[in-house]
Amino acid sequence: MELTRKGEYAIRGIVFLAKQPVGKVILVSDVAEATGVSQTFLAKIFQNFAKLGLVNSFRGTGGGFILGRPASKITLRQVVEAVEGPIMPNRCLTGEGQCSREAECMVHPVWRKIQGEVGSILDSVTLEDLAKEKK
Amino acid sequence: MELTRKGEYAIRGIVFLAKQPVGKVILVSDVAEATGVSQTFLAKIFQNFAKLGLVNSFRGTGGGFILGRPASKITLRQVVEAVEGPIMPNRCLTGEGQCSREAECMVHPVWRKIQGEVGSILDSVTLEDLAKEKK
DNA sequence: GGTAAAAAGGATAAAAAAGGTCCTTAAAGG
DNA sequence: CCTTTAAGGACCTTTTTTATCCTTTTTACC
Repeated sequence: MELTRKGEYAIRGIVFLAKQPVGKVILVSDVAEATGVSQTFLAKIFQNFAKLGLVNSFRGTGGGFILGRPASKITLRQVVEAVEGPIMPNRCLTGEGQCSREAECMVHPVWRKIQGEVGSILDSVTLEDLAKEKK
Repeated sequence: MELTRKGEYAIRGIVFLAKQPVGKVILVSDVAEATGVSQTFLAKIFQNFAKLGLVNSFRGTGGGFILGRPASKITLRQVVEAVEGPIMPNRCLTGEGQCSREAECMVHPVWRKIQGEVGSILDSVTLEDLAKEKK
């Protein structure tokens, strides 16, 4: 029931990107330094983001990363799920018919409710919100 | 963000207890068999429950386990926290001043909200609810 | 075309957590 | 004092997390 470091680094990293001037390409090494995360590890995380279109990447000289769409269109849920996989409080919510006890299980609906709540909280927060300075 | 097996076994085990006639002492071996969980592993979980008063234990011949209080007074949260520790979506919620970034961190309040929501959902479900047969 | 700068991708490895077993000790009943 | 049953501690295996390193690909610039 806990975010891993990877998830935390992911958030720190992409929030840092979101704080940059729109259109400015940022090196992963700069993000690493600014967030205090190992560069190689962060690079993996950003690769992940790139595959999902959360960021765009450019190779070679002058390369780096940039948000894949406006900060207001990237939710915290998308960021977290990009590296941690789907919000899934219990294994038995994985898929249809996965859990053989589903029919009788009274706990099932509770997990589903938690899944829904957590999901909608994370859906409601965008990178735009997170990039603001705390007043 | 996922319940471990230990947590799942804990729930299965104590719900089984809650389904028994009030006052009936149950062997851990019976619970293990009924729930399909290794007996030694489940025994550890029940030791944990006993320390917290969720169950009462009796040693020796005729011994076993019994709920420590009425099923309606044991919440799912208490069960989960007994084996998984406190609901804690992010490390930085651990204690006061633990997270050095708290002052500026915009993500903090989100985790706190999730923590609150998940907590209150789990608080609202008791073993009495879980012991009912699904209609 | 050559070279330097970056990210992509794969292989590997150490550390931590999860998942579980086994053995001895303590308590209780007959 | 023997059997039953939980308590407690030590130990072990597997999986997941948390990385690191090396090679390859892409790109820009000279």
